[in-house]
Amino acid sequence: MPERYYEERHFIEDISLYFEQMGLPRMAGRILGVLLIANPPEQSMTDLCEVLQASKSAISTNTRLLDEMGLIERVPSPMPRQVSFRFTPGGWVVFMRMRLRLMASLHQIAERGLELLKDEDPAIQARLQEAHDMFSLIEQELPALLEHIEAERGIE
Amino acid sequence: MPERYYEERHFIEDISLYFEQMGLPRMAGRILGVLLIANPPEQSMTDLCEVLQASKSAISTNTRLLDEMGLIERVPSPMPRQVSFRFTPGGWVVFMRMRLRLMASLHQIAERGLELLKDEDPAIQARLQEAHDMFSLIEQELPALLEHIEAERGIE
DNA sequence: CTTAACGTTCTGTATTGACAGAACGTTCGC
DNA sequence: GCGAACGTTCTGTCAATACAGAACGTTAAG
Repeated sequence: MPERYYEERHFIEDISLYFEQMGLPRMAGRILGVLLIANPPEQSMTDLCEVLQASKSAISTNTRLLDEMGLIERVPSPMPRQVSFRFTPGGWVVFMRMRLRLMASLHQIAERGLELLKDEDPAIQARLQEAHDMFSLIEQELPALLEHIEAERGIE
Repeated sequence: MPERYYEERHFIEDISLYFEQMGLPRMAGRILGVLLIANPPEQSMTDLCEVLQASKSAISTNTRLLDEMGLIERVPSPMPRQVSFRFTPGGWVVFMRMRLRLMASLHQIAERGLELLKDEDPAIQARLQEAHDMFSLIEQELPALLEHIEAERGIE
């Protein structure tokens, strides 16, 4: 009874939906899903094509994306002329950093907005001041937060 | 010299691109952009239609979205039979909470993945364990972080 | 050197999503 | 009560995106 198969597919699809929510291509999520539960952790492009029933181009494009995001990395393959991928140890912290940076980028936008309202009443500026202060705070405390997380990771 | 006009448009477009990066509709970003710099802060649907040169349906749909996200709120309008919107004071914290929750929802997915790997070697489980631990930590520390932020906001 | 397999990139296509316009129900003025 | 304006929702259309397939360059085996 290969129920396990369906559970794996379900897991993979969950990650793909998660990626969609984040505004990222679903296929990238699927690849990551496979690389999160695969045994062994290293999987070649051909493997991924087969498991996901997807084209080489889709796999190539999205592995590159995941690689640039730091979530997966290329590792030497036992097979010649083949590239293998695996989930990057510590990759979640990199991902988290990237997403938080993206979120905090509103900081700059708020600053430019405040410039627009510089002659207005402070009560009018409050909305943007709030944004500016909050996202500045995040950017400021980001390193400490991530160090904290990485420390936790190091212990285990 | 209406240079200000172009700067405002640019600001609005920046927010829309920010929204796109977050996987949200650009029009919602534009509406938010207007409500962040408008004077007075309250703007009716008709106003928004005119400023953004957009249809009623687009405005209606996306104001509802922003309302559900807690970023804007409906306020009584001086005009009868008209609804006005304004940026919700403290709305950024609500937004932040929502985005972090979304990000941390990977926590549940990781748990289900770990269930799949329960008979495997711990080294194999490490990838998902890392995800689980990290996003659990975020969920756990989220309230404290947001309280911190809201406290900062209260002072000013 | 030839050939086959691998990976990337380009191009075409299908699907998704965003928006405009139309139709509908609702509320207020007259 | 009648008509007009407002807001929501539905439907159609257009554009953007994701993916498959093809063409290309590259590398290694024979």
